[in-house]
Amino acid sequence: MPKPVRNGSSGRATVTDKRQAILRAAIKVFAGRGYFNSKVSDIAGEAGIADGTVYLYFKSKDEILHSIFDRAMAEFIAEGKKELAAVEGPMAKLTRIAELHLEKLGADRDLAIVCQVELRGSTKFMQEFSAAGFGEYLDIIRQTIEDGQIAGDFRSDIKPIVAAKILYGSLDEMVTNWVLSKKSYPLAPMAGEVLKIFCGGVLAR
Amino acid sequence: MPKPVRNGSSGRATVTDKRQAILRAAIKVFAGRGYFNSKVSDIAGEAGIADGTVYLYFKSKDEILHSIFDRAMAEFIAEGKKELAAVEGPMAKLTRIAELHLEKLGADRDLAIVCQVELRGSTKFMQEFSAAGFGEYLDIIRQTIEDGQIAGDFRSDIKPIVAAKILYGSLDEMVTNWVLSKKSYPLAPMAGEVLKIFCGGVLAR
DNA sequence: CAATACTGAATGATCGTTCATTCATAATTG
DNA sequence: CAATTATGAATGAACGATCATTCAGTATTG
Repeated sequence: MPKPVRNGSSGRATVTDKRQAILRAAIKVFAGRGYFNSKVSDIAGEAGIADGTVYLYFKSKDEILHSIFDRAMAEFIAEGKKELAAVEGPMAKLTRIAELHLEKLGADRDLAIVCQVELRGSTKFMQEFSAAGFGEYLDIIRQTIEDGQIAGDFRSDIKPIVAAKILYGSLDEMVTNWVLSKKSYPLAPMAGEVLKIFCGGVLAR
Repeated sequence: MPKPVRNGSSGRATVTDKRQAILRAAIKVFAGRGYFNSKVSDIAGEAGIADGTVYLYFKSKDEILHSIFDRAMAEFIAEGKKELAAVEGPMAKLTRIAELHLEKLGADRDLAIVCQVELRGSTKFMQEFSAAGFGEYLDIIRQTIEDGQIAGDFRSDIKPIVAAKILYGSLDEMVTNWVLSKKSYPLAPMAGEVLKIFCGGVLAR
């Protein structure tokens, strides 16, 4: 199967398919062994291709990890924005954000491992990551909380950015625990638990 | 400076001092370049000793990272337990935990980087970590919340373990943001912000 | 002058990356 | 529509650089 041109019947290019296949293989390998412990030949093996072929689709091992994140984050943000547009009210929006966050990562454990654990393996990566999609995500949460304050739904004596970090940090911790847990349980339902505390607090009335 | 025996006047052994020096150097190097990008010779250089000397005090590079974490976590838990024993009431205890968490990591940026970022660089590490000190820490928080429920201070319709994860996740996110931030600001004061939301929630009354 | 701490050059294993070669398929030709 | 030639994707052995680790020798100490 040479030629990376469009194939006979479908409109999809084979190049894209092969890139995807390599990416999928890399997610699996990185999730299992960690980025630095994974060999390019492991990825090639998992994808069922020769070592050198990897370099026909990616400039370096590093670029593979970047692509995994870029693709996942872009997809998540895009899907999230679309979903959110259909939701009315800050509280409902926040709920949907939490659900989407946990649904998305809960649906792909290997991707979740790469995002939660491997992506954080270096300060360098974290900072690039931070500057890129992550900041945008945190800002969507922050903005929603601010809107909620203006609408009078949320307390006005809290800083939206801090609240946003707390919600994000809480969800993030749920994912990390889920990823590292030996037990297998559905992640998405945790959204309700998180929101209950985030909204109402732990103090008795 | 050979002999790793106790030195003349002080009661402290020189072996321990040199181990400490290597550990301190390693924290700085790991924080700056990341574990996998750091060479053992970088650590030796930072500590002002020869490469081989490192292996007189540590079995491997891996063991150095483990030691950094073990020492930091053991110290933190021990100090925390002692401090907490002097505090009365679940709410006050929780407050002290949050303060200690941020004070400790806020006081040593390099250590914070290693703990927040580098330690998470592999699933393997995370799981060992998880099983060891981390679980104990989370359990202290969980227990405190449970006590608070029994005392009637906290709502009884929330799961203590979930609330514990949320508090931990929130604090953790504050540290991560602080570590990755270009701006330099004091970390400890964030404890109050976190607790305000954790206790009272974001919803307007 | 033992005994012990330290040194740092040498070793060897480990990959990321390259590139000369192969070969299935497409294009061209008569 | 065979026969011939061109194409470029795929291959995987080989290269070269990078370290973690070792150890034979040196310095220090008591």
